[in-house]
Amino acid sequence: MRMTQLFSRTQRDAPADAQVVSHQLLVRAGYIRQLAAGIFSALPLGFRALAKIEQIVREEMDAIGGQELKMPVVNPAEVWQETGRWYQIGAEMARFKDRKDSEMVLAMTHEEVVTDLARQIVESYRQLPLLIYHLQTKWRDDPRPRAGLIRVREFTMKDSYSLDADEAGLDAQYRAHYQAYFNIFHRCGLDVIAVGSDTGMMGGSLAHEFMALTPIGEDTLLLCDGCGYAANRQIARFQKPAAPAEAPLPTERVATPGVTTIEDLTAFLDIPAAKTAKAVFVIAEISDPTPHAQFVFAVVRGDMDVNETKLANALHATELRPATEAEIRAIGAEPGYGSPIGVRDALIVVDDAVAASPNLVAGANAPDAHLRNVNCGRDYQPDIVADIAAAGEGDACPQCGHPLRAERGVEVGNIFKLGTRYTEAMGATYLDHEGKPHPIVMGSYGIGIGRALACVAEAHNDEYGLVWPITVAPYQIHLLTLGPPGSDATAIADRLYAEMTAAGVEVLYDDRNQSPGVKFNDADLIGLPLRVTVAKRGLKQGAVELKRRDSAEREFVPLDDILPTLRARIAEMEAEIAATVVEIPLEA
RNA sequence: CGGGGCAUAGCGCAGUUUGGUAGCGCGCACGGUUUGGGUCCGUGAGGUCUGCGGUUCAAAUCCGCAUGCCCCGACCA
Repeated sequence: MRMTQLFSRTQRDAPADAQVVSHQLLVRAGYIRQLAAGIFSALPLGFRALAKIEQIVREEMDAIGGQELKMPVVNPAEVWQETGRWYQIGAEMARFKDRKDSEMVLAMTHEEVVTDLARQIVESYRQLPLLIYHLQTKWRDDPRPRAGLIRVREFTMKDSYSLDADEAGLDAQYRAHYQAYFNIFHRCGLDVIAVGSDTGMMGGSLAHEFMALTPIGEDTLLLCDGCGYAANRQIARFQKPAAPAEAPLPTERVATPGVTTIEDLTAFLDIPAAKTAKAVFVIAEISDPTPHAQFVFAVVRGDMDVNETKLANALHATELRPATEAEIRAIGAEPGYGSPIGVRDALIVVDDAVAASPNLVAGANAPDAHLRNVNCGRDYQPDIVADIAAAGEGDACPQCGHPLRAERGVEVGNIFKLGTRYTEAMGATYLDHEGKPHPIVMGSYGIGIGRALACVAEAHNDEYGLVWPITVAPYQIHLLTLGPPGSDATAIADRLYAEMTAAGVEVLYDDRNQSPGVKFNDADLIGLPLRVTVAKRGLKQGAVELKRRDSAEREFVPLDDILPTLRARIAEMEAEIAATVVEIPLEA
């Protein structure tokens, strides 16, 4: 492609809106343009880079038996009603009516459609296992798009769905994806880790997220350098410091005027936070058996915090929100002085560490008073005892006790064991060899293509611009002529461009009548892996300059050798990436 | 949804406090110059100042309402 014809332009300044490096560089270098919040166009350069990632995804999916197809973006409401997600999902899913007044949705994922296809096509265990996938536009009306392509509302996702006769089959396909995902991201030059994750709205029994580690990431991950334990903070477990064994003492009321926080309380009574109980009041939306709002009184030890995801999971709640002061008083509690003793119409959820800690200080459900020696089970009966405490940096690894390390990450992919959640709801069954029907066992696996591109850009850049891995770069070669139109240099560059193109090398040719500085700067900004400069300086010796974008070294290559040399360099760079594609075993 | 910020040429910004004919840099067009790191000189095009309403002789500027975008939080496969 000649730059004089490329539908693009570079910019010296990034738009003021762009905060993160990947966003700034992708816009400045002419890869993307924003149309609205979380809605972007990919310009030809960006489109080519996305296509490179998509091709890698296809190859790895095909390698584990995937069959590509395409499912529609617009779905009738019925299938979403069949699985219940029509009712569970809120404003994030776009809904509209067609001209006949039928309810339609823009699919934000495709379990429903897959399941509908499966119940039409799959009849026998002989047809299983199956793996189907597609690359499709998704619309999710995220309340807060941000960071360029990192978090958008419209995006392309690869989603695959495994169909199996049993758990063992699902497990095999899950493991195959686990490795395929590492292959995909490594081939894109992205260093990722897999962490255990919440299953969220997808339901299901096991899930991993593939996280690109970066300080701009929105998820907090807890990692163990001792044993390799890795989990999203949402579900991360940890070893809770044990409470000293003590015989339960009689409860005793103590005046604590103006003491409403754990910090105040520990100072006022001169006790460690681990000897206190912290009350958190939330209203949970619970849909089972019938949708209702439930007041929840959650208790963790004062040295810990509530993890809302864990709490919601313990409750099987679809939504949590903080309770208002009026709601807190309505159950007989007092904000700042809450105690599980004597409250009414509240579901009491107690962290397991609280249940195991004797003689805690809790509120007295009255202003300016606390109770000493509160004991779970003796003084109040919990409705649920579960792990609802949040793990944080420095907490002990649940597996080996080593202190956990916190990192930020961007979720570029995820894999879920769905089981029969959708196939049962929609009646997608197969017949076993005895002719008995069983629901198909399903898995679902996603990769955000644009987000992956942004993460690659975020990880591969320097002060001058992008530095693409050769596997993702929109072109392999940036060819520059430093001569004006009609010069020898340009005539030779024209010839090289034709030869490279004919040889199947992907080349972007800067044939513009611009000064050398402009061309070099744009080449650095656009970030193609190899740069070939045709100019008088080299031509005097019959050579052109060759430079890797990721290195300061330059070499002069005789004109006759440039094509084979380029091929060798491309192979070299591809080999460098290939060396990062390694086996990562799935533990457990 | 809560809190904060911004909106003037393609991009970055000044002008708003104190109302008086809309500016700068980059980019763009044309002419010349230059060709190994954003050359230099000249000429020029480009604006419903986010929108609607109000105050005023007069509004980018003051007031009100709306919209859009960004950031923090809530939210989120």
